Amino acid sequence: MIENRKVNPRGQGGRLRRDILDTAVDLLGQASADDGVTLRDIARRIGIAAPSVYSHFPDRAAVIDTVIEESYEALTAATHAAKEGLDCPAERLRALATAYVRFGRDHPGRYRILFEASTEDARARPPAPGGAAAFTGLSALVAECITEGSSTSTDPTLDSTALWTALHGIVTLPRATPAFAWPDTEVLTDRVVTGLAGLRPDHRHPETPPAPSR
Amino acid sequence: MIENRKVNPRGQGGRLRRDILDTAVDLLGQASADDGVTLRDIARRIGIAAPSVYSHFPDRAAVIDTVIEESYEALTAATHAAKEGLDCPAERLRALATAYVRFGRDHPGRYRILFEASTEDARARPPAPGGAAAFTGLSALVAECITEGSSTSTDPTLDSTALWTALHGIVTLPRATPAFAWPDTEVLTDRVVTGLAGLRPDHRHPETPPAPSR
DNA sequence: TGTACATCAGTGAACGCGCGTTCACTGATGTAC
DNA sequence: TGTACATCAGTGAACGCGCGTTCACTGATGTAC
Repeated sequence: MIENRKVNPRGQGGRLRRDILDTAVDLLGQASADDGVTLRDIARRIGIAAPSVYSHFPDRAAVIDTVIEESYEALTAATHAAKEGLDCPAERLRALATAYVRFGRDHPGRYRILFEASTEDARARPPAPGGAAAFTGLSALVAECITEGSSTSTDPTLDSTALWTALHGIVTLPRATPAFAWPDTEVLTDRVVTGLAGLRPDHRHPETPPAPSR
Repeated sequence: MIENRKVNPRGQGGRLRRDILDTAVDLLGQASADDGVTLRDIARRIGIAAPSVYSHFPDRAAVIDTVIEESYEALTAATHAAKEGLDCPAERLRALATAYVRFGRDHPGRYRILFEASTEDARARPPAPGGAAAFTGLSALVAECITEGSSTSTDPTLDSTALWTALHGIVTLPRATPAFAWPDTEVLTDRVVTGLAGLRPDHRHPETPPAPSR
């Protein structure tokens, strides 16, 4: 709760809209599901009266829907940016996988609302494009790796699906079982990329020194 | 809602206890989080008055806690049973992985409450032993495979962690993104076991004919 | 320069609703005498 | 064999609470004249 909040100056009412969305994302990161975040929770956290939300959104659902849209865009931007400036497809694949996992870890609220929605919620709204998009990026890169010779995969569709699924696990399982002795996230991600995209060990990232064999 | 429900005969009051637990599991499979399942939901579904629950459980949390305990036992039983009667460690590993995924798919309510609890929930209750147990089984089998020569893994701890994480993804991601064109679950599971446990292709299950190379 | 007014950013009180839980109870059935 | 009573399985009404949402409003600030 922010006690020293001032009313925004004229013309800057949109700032509250941003605060509402950011706070919703924040709270979604701590809740178990989107219906665990109430409109009154959001208002309390910002320090405004609950009805003030209605100046910026028609109802609670609109806040959540906007968070979903923004989250999808943010994920797409993060994964696209990760590939920039890398030429080798295997490197690009690793960078994409790492960025995907990092996004999920750094933005648990955004990731959860994209990929951990309940069955009911998923049925109520159009099929999230996030899934297809995340997969398409991976799939294309695995195919590139095969062409280039850095992957021995014979079924890029199956393998990139397996990889996506595993990355999802890396994002979500440690949050659910924090007591477990989790290895370093990058190491785990790398293991999964190598094992599922069929990457040859000799095509590792040049800056990564080869791990001692024992 | 069951309209033709009769009051249980004397001495059989425990039947309602069972009904409450089973209904809670059912509803948990459809909800996004355990707080999405209310005590009144459970009572309505069974066809009893809400206060009747208090004859069998001290409060709502006790119902959920009992479901968690039972779910952990059910998962342990399912995975242990899957390994019975198989001698080859690689076969046992595949059977365990398949059973784990099947349990998650067939019992979404039970799986969710074990491995998709929110941060808050996870903090409020003792660390679930389910995680460690699921991992220990996998880890021991990967180690056996290495000893026997059917796995080329050099880091069984990392590899079985990666495998567990991927299996978790196989259980959870398709439920969240049902619109995606998911491959057959067993094929996906097999791909992940092979890729992450470092199994040699020549140690495949004898009853599985070798896949055509293209 | 002063002033009336429009506009903006947000509030306080109230609503109907479903929730978990408490309380005193009811009706059927077994049991002691 | 009859009957008073204890026990069991479950109910209906009510509580305080937090929720999403509606409504009429307030106080500050810019603007037209």
